[in-house]
Parts: sequence; C-alpha cells; structure tokens
Amino acid sequence: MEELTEKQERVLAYIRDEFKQSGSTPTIREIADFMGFRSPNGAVGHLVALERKGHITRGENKSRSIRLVKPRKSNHSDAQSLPLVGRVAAGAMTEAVEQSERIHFGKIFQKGDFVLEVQGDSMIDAHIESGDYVVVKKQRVADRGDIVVVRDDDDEATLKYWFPEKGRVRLQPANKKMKAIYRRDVQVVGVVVGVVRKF
Amino acid sequence: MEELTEKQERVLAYIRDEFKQSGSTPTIREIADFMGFRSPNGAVGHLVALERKGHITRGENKSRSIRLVKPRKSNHSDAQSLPLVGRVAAGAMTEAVEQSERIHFGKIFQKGDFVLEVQGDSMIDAHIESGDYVVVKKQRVADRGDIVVVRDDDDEATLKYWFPEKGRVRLQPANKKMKAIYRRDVQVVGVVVGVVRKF
DNA sequence: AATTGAAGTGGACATTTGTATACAATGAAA
DNA sequence: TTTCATTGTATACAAATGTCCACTTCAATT
Repeated sequence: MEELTEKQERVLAYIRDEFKQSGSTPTIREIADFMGFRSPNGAVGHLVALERKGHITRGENKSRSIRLVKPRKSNHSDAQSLPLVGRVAAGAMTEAVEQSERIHFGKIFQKGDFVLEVQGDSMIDAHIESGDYVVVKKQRVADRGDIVVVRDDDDEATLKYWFPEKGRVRLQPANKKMKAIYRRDVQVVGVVVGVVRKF
Repeated sequence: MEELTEKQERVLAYIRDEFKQSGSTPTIREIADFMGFRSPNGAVGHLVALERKGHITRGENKSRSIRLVKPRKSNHSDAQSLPLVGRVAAGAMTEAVEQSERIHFGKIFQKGDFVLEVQGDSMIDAHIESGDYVVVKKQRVADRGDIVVVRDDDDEATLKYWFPEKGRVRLQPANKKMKAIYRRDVQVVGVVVGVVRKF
C-alpha cells in the first residue's frame, strides 16, 4: 500500500475511531467537521486518495458506506486457532472431513472474561469435572438455568445452576447427591460460558 | 428482555445479517423493502418495539444509526490468555483468590494439533458431550487409558478409550450402554489432549 | 359490543448525505 | 517556468433517509 500523507492519516484514524466507537463509519460531512473543513468536498479528496491507495472502499450513493480494508495481521501464530478437520462420530458414524474450517478460540472467549479452576464434583452431572477450567463472563444477572458463579454471604464462591423462584433463588448443584441451596440475597459474579479441560 | 413477535424477530435477524455482511445497519427503507412493506413507517413500528424491548438503540436523525444491544457471540477481542483469578470450590469451600496467574490457551494447544467436534454420546461418562470440541494431538501411539481418535477399517473415525490387550486392542466407549470393540489392526490418529465447550 | 395493540398503507416534509462543478493557494517535480 | 498533485473554499443539486400524521385491518381481550 502506498504511504499516506499526514492529513490522510488523520482522516483514516478518525474513520477507524468512529467505527470502533459508534459502530458505523462517519459521513463525509462528519469527517469534514472533524477536520475543520468548511466544505464536504474537502473530505472527499482525502477519501478518494484513501480509496486509491487501498485503505478504504466506498459504496455509491450510500450513506456511511466507507469500509475499512482489513490490514493483515502478520502472525498466524497457530495457538489461537486450530484447524477443525472434522467431527468425530462418537456413536460410530462416518463423517466427511471438512476442509479449511477453523475454530478461533479468541472469539469464543471474550476479553474481560476470566477463568476459574473447578474443584469438587458439584457440577459433575453437567459434565464439568474437578480440575476443569470454566470460563466466566462477568455479569450480575443471569437467565434461568444458567450455570453461574455466585458469591455467598460468607464470601464463598460457588458454581451452581441458577433458578429464580418466588422471593428467592434456588442454587442447584449438578450432582444428584447434593442438595439445592436457597438464598434471598446472593450476588451473581458471572455466568459460565465455556469449559476447558486439559488431559 | 421481553419476547419478540415473529415479525420483530425477522426484522432483528435482518439487521443482524446486514450488519454482519455489509458492516453497517440498514436504513429504515431497506428494512421495509426486505419485509415487503410499501411504507417506511411499516418498519418504524417494529424498530420502536425492538427499542422498547431493549434489543436495539437508535440515534436521532442519523442514518444507519440502529445499534444492536446484544452483539453476536463473537465480539472480536483476541483473548489468547485470560486471567485465572481463583478456583471455585464446587463442594462449598472458600478459596483464596490468587492474583496474576494466567492461563495461556496457546500453551495448552500446540501447533499441529487439531480440533474435532464431537457428535453423539459415546464419551459421555468421560464428561465429553455432543457438541464439545476435542483437541487432538497427532500421534500414532497411545498410552493405555488414553482417549484416542482411531480410524477403523472402514475409514470411520471414532473416539474411544485405548486399552491394549494381548494381540488386540480394546476400544472402550465411555458409555455404559455401549459395548467395547476389539480390533487387531487399528490406526491411531491422535490422542485427545483437551476439551472445549461453548455455552 | 367496545377496546386495545400489532401491523400496515399512503402521503408528506425536513434533514441528512453523497456528489458535482468552479475556483484558488501551495509546494514539489519535470 | 510549467506542470501537477495536494488541500482546500463556496455553492448547488438530487438522492437517500428519518420522521410524522391520518387512516385501515385484524386478532385478541374486556
């Protein structure tokens, strides 16, 4: 890609910021305003240049149709994504091996999530074993049936199914041998969104 | 969140699709067109409802300013490593929250490994569910008791426990309802080294 | 029978927005 | 010097777009 002038760089940065922050790219006039131009055409020149140099594309007669051309990220670094080469028929069926599908773990687990190592068998019926790592999404509310991390009165953190009832909450272990706990005042720390197990 | 009517669901799905595909949310008229309405106002009603029910927000007098409140599951935030903030006492014990430990998924899953999506319940007693992803390390030999991926005579790929016996191998499903298979000539594709489950 | 809410039609209006034309100052390059 | 791209101003137009009002239809509810 060709190099950019200082102004073009600023315009491009602004487009990136706006897209990141607001969710859509700015209009030509918004760009002009930001740059301090008195005419929309001031911005157009830069957009034309940015398009010619391959940094953006533009739709015709469409509002907010500037699109950022994705810059390559050099590192494939095979740790974040692994090839999904097919599916195991645990039953015994044959499956075609599909090509080129990939699983991106970085997309499964969001920024801000955290991990807890599980100890004990209270969620064993949900197939979460002692020693597994659960990925927890921070949130204070949960839907009925979610597996949640709750902080109890005594500052104990536990992993339970979340079942709201009238005036209270039933915290249900996924273990037939264990009894549900009922609480009126519990703080949800987060919801389990994934499980990782190492062998 | 309140439930949506069928139409509202369709509108929301369309907005999601458009955003995913084109990079910005549709205009009111584009929505009306898609739904087959002859008036933009037909779409407005649904947008108002979607906003009231908390699924979208809308900017005032701004083109393409519909915003999805609940973004799709992949909110690109390459989290290769997540903080390990502690351990959940699934039993009910308190645990100190340890700081600054981190889990690097990149170190769990090595280059050259691959992923299989599990279908069926043959490994359910090993707490591997249908829909889970198993991470498989390519190797042709396995230790007794490993969970292996084997390619059978018929080119079937299956997930089983690996138990070598005299002159043959017992391939044991982790499911009491299923019987072991005995083979003299099986090819080990790899050994399961991890499990990942999305909720 | 009367009422309510969802779901539209139809038409209108004011902004927002992309595009275009004419013109100019500046600095670098041929 | 001449040429050319960059970087703008000023103005205008047409299309795209958000908003609004009046009215209708239909099913479910009161």
